[in-house]
Amino acid sequence: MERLARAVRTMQRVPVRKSIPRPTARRLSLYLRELTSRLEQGELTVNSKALGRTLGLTDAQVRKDLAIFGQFGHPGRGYTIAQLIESLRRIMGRDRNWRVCVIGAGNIGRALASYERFTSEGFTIAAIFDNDGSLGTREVGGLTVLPMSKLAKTIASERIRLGIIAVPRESAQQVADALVAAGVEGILNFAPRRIEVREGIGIVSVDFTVALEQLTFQIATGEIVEDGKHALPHGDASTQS
Amino acid sequence: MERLARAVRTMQRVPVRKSIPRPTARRLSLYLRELTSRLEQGELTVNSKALGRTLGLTDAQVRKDLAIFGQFGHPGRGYTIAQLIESLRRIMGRDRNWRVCVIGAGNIGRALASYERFTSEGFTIAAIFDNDGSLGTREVGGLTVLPMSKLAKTIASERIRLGIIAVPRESAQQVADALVAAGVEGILNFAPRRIEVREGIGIVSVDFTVALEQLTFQIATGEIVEDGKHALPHGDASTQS
DNA sequence: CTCTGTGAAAACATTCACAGCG
DNA sequence: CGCTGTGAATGTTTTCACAGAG
Repeated sequence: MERLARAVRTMQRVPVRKSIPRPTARRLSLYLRELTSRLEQGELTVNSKALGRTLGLTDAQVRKDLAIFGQFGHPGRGYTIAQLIESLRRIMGRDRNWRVCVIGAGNIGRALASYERFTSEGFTIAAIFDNDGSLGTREVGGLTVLPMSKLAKTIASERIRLGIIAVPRESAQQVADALVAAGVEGILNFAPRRIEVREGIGIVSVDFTVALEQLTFQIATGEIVEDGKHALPHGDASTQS
Repeated sequence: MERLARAVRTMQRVPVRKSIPRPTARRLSLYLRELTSRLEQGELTVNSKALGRTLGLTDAQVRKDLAIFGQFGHPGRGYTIAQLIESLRRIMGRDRNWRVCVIGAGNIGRALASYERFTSEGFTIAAIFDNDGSLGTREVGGLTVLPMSKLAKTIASERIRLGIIAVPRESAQQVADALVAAGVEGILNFAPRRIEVREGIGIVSVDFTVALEQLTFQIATGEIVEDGKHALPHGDASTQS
């Protein structure tokens, strides 16, 4: 834990042996989001109780999650927000910029390619691809839509590491294969099917229909959600179809 | 179990006392999606092993999940796909059409309002709202963008039961409050913050940045994902910020 | 005092393994 | 046989509760 904590503070490729509990991984993103928001509000410190409350978690949960990576808190005082953000960003691999491409220039692909929060959070959309010349837009958010034939070369030349799949279900797996072959390290999939990737490639899926259906399920069963936990953001790591 | 099974087969408001395990709720959506796809391929039956394999789950897991609602399988034979789909749709509240509205006519809101799969899956986008007159599009997928002032009346007159929030973070909670006040039963939230709703209202959140971050986390930690489970679709019921 | 980090206990979820149905 | 449904065993995650730091 000591070694790990130091590694986290000073390094990049954290050699996490004790695989992080999957639910914790999801929550780390929420902590980071909430902390950033609090820092913007001018808050300097926060304790596990307050952080937990705004996220619908217990204080113990918050402390357990954060303690996995080392000692970030100050007993009697809480956590220094700026410090914790920095640590979390490093842990999540967010301490540097990631170059991303979008495949599919339909409604969803275009919306994602011009999603401003990606940019402000350090994700650069470096290219967008589509094979269908019939799509009105040939330009999206300042990027020219490239044909799929340029995928491999562009991913290499633009040093793209992540791909976002926004193509119809039928071609999604094929696009995923092309992305992996071209060297991306992770895929965010919006097509409504499970994508298979080889060991070592990251995959997260978001299915809008599944999301809506989780809602109708909650309603049909008369709200199963007991505590304050509700549903988490789709498409997370805990997340795949 | 007998009572429940019959209730499921013949009724609507299933009085599920034994709260469904949250992970199971997520997986039910995946079963339904996969089964529908198999039915379209012309398959008539499937067994737990095969279903599990394509979803990255064990056969025991699949059987446990499905057995919660009654006896759907035929020993020695497997499950009749059409039958199972019908049961699952009922359980998920998908056996009838849901009327939905979208708030926010920016890139994301417009993409969601014209997402064809919603329509084909039985979700009708009945209205789209936005307050910003400066947005180019005054019409989206055949719908006129209405001002927020018409929210309450339209939700009532159009019998809208679900709302999709696609507005900036700053106004998301306020929009959620307006939706609940107007009578919606559930909210699918795309704004990057946690939304508070009163007991009894369904909530599912999808945060694209969180989704991408789960990906960078997988990569930064050198793939924590041990089994074949990978990440699930974001925005699911297990899912909230 | 306040509030963290953490073992130990409790709750929850998954896998095993097998009786029993067709 | 083949394959479901399910108790019992195992594994994982959450909660409790408290010693100890500041």
